[in-house]
Amino acid sequence: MKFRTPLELGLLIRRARRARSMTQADLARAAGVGRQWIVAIEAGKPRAELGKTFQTLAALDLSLSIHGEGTPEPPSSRIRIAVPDIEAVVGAHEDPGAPGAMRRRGR
Amino acid sequence: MKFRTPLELGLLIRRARRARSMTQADLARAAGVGRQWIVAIEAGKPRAELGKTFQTLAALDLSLSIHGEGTPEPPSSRIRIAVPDIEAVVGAHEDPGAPGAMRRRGR
DNA sequence: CATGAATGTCGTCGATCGCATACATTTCAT
DNA sequence: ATGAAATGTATGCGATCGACGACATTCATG
Repeated sequence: MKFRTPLELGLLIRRARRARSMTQADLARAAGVGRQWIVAIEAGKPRAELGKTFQTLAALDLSLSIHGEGTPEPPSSRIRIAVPDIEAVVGAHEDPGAPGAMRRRGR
Repeated sequence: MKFRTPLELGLLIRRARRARSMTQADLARAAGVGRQWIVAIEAGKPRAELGKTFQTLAALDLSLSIHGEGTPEPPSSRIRIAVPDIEAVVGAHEDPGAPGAMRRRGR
């Protein structure tokens, strides 16, 4: 059951709660939050606390897992690529004060 | 990759960020949050905003899924069980004013 | 219709957030 | 070692949270 928004999460929580025949008040007590917070999270409130969310999931005996869409090739270790100094290479040949200065990136 | 706490989530986010060779500042910009917020979430801050968390996961091209540990039998539909009135059934036979009154639940 | 349960909403109030900025520390390439 | 980048930490500020309690609404039941 994949999701990417607070609203979807809220709907899943509500579904799970109902599947267990719990009221919002029940879940709130079990999770150690206010009933109003349950109302909010089920409604998809984006600014709800992360911690309470986990508490709530735990109270429902649920856990999360993470999925990469397209898994980018992870650098197999801690490789640092030595970037050639473009300025030094090109600088000697280019017109001094030429427009379009380049920006550097990386370590 | 299952997890149940903000700290675990933070570690996964950090791992994913590094796998993409992004700095905290990069990720912060991509997710539309402050760099300091990235520092906090990676450190497992429990009171971080849920919405920004999703933004960050999206920036990393990640999504979540939910797992029930032991899936409780969900009521197949919207069944409401008609609870017999215990008091009425038992009341006529039990000692009036007997201790241990029962509590009722459900709609 | 009267009752009770569940849910949603409102207002108050102390606590905390997250951003910006600046500074400190760690890490890495040269 | 040196310098630059990455990362962690501190402060100040306005904005928002979440608990609590009180209502309003809806729905099923008697």
